[in-house]
Amino acid sequence: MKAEIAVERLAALAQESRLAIFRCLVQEGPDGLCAGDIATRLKLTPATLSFHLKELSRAGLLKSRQEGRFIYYAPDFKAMNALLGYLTENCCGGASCGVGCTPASAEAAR
Amino acid sequence: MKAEIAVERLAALAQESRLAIFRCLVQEGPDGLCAGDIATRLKLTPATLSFHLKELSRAGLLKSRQEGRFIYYAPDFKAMNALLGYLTENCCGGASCGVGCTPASAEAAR
DNA sequence: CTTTTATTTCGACGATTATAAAAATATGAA
DNA sequence: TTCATATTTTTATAATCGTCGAAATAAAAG
Repeated sequence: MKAEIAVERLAALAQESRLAIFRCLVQEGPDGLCAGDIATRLKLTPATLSFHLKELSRAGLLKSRQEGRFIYYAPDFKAMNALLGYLTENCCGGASCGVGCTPASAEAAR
Repeated sequence: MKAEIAVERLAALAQESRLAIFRCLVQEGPDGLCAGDIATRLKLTPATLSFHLKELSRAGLLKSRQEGRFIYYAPDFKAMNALLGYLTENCCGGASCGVGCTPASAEAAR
């Protein structure tokens, strides 16, 4: 992955509302949620939500599909995984990183 | 890790110059580099570099130590690892994530 | 066709960010 | 002390960002 793309994806996630949206969608799984439900859960106005969904999509972190009047959004796990791989390399890829090459355990992350 | 902190760290890394600084420091290892050397390598003016170093430090991603007139900066691998753990949970923690819970291999990340 | 519902786009606003020249601070050398 | 070097802080400016009301678009229902 190019640094540019990593920056783009990091920037997409580096915002409270957007990280909340992404986490919400990850919890929900591959089927995703329609925009309205996300807006209700996170208490975002439609305009604001749409702005953030576009931002996450532009970064390649979301997939979307239309079903009638509803548009369902779901995480692009592959893209997120590629980002994690990039970060792992850039955190632990150096020969002198003493922490090891696997991300912290779930405990450490909480 | 709280979402707030994750956002702060993601934001710190979500900028071309700062990601380059961090990657440069990771490559260099725990001993770090002094500000001047970073500025030379990445061709940043002292003021701009200082701004970014402060930003990365504020997010807890850098450690620094003074040696004479020089200030050496090095990555805080533990902090970065905690961030990776947080993201891993939020990418693969959902029951329905089909990609598995380890970040992509080094190949996929390139 | 008209109405209702879901979502996006537009327009405006204040807030934050990235940059860098210039001044200030701090440390070591002469 | 005086000078030179390393880094930060200050100040200013242009650009980007997050938010939301209002209008526009799209799709289904009556």
